[in-house]
Amino acid sequence: MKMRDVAKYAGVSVATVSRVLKGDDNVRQLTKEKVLKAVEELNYVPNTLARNLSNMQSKKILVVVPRVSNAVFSSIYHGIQNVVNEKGYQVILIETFNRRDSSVPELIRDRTVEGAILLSAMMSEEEFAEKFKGLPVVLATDNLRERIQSTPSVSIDNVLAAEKAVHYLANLGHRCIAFLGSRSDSIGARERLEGYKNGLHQHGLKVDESLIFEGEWSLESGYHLANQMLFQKKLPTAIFAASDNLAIGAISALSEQGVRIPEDISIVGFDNIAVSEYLTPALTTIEQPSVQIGEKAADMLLTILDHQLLEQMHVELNSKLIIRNSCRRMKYLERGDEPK
Amino acid sequence: MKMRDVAKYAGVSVATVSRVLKGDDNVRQLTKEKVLKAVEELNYVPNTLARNLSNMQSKKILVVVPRVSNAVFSSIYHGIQNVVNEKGYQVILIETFNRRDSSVPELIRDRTVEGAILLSAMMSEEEFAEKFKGLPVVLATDNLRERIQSTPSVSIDNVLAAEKAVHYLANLGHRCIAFLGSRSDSIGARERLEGYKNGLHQHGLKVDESLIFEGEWSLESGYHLANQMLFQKKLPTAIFAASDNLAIGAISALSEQGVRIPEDISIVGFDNIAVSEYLTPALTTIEQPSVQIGEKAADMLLTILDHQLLEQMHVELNSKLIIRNSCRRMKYLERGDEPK
DNA sequence: CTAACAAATGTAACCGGTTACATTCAGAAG
DNA sequence: CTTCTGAATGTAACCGGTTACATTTGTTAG
Repeated sequence: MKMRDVAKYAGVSVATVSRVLKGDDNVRQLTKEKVLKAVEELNYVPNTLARNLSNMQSKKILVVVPRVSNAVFSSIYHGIQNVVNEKGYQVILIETFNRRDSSVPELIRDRTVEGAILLSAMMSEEEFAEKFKGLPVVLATDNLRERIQSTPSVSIDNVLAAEKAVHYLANLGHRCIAFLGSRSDSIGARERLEGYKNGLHQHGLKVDESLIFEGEWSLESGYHLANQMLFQKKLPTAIFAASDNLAIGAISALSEQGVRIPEDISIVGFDNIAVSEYLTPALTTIEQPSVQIGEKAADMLLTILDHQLLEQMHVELNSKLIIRNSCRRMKYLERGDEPK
Repeated sequence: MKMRDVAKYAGVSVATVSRVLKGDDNVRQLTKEKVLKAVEELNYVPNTLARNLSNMQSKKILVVVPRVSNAVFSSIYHGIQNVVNEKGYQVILIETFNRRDSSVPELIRDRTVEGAILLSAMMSEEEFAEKFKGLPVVLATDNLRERIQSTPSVSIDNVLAAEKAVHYLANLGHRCIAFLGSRSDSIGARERLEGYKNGLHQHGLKVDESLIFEGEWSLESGYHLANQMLFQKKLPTAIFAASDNLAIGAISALSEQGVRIPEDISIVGFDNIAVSEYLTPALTTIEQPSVQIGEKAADMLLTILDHQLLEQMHVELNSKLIIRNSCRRMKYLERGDEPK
């Protein structure tokens, strides 16, 4: 059942059918109805493959993600879907698992996709330019080596977010705050560390390198880093973990060693993944507006694909501190420093 | 840069170029080299859109999933990717969020996809037949209303898996075991309940309807169901939760009310999602071979697309009990029944 | 050396839409 | 009743591959 059949049935030419189907105005009302009736009666559905070839567009965009099982990424993905599906685009989702050998290059070379949204791009700017040459790209999140000036991006202000976390802990009276982060060479990792340091400074606290622990973003890593920390003589009274997974892994190790949360150590995470609320104690954490990040990134990509001008090259959305039960207020006497 | 250009450059016809590119044997070695050289030098990449139209195939398959953030689903998805990418297929992933208004019908009607793998199909057999008429489909997992005899499927034996869990608890001496499940009208939900009941019978225990709680699959639901349970006079000494999320939600509610795990109540979950290992206490649970489920389902779909015959219509993979620290052995005196 | 046949290559139709351009048509103006 | 004009419609080329079939080339046997 192709367009010629419809045309014949309706007694018009294929051009007319095509016009009606794409909503061209230059068709008489009567003709339009004839065609629509034919389409209806023949149960005609246009062939997407043919249409795509004619239009030279695939109506597909690429989304590159470290792993979808991660709540932040899956929410961003969800946000992307929300807006691109609306516009008739489909997304091809590729998980990198932090490996480099993905099938991405192929999809780009052969123009299977019209554009891409990267939730992760752990590569140098040169490598990036080489790989995505000519393809409209939007960077979502902060999983990058560098913010690439010439490429649109949307993320949160990680420095500020981390400062909020430290600020909160310091205001509870904590003077000795450890940092659990990722050694990965990403903006997010670096900025959260920077925010941590800033936060300490703002409260007149010194940065103690022996309280900074860096590994991966994983649960497992959180577990190991906390154990590492426990091996040191000096225990902090609070921890700022750069991801909820790190926090949860750390709590696991701490509990195993009989350290109580929050009685002995307070902890705040980052991401607000779903389980965090149902942990015991429920995890205080920083929430990223993940869905909006995805929506905004998709908006921007579609704007580019539509040859419109972007209002803003780099969008920063707001993060939020979610206070739950994993932190406690220090009593004055416990502080152990600056006794007036 | 199109095939004609390559043909001209190499001094052959487009047909020959096409043959070389698709590995047709009927080409002289010398010619083949000429063509390959031209392709190389002109940096030619075939146009996928054109090829797809010619071949009348999109090289895309559809995967329908309730939500990817769920660890089980994302692993299955991962398994699918593993095998289909290998064969040059891309997957279009649709999350239903248990809503009905997805864009699936469109993708199917216009043949954007060649086949589908459903991780969820909460619809009647008629509805299913209507919706996927003519499209090769494989069902992965047990998120269905009914096993559809005429449609290939791969899953685990939920009844058996649930029996294992109950068996384990009963062997630890538990006589009063509650069930937390989903009210959803899915095979998985029903079979896990059935397995629970079977397990009780096998150990000479009676099914007590007041110990069966059903809600959704979510963390939140686990939390509510556990609270509901706490309101009753009769407390079980153990709980079998039909998903880790339910278990974690329940633990949250229990802890909030001062019930200790596993001292006061033992609990075993289902799914073995990543955090389960890092909970305190670490959650004993049933593991599904999610990645393999995905791989097998993809295998089967590709077999169908390749017009081969399936070896088996319905594949069942093995589940495994992962013992951690959320259960304890009852002392003889505590059992309170059948005192000899 | 040529017939006979297989292997290699070329030609052109085809996949099913879109659209530039040509043609026809209807209504208004003269 | 023409003529003119813009709207409506049709014709056919085109998107860039694939492939049936035709043609040419090469090989072997007689």
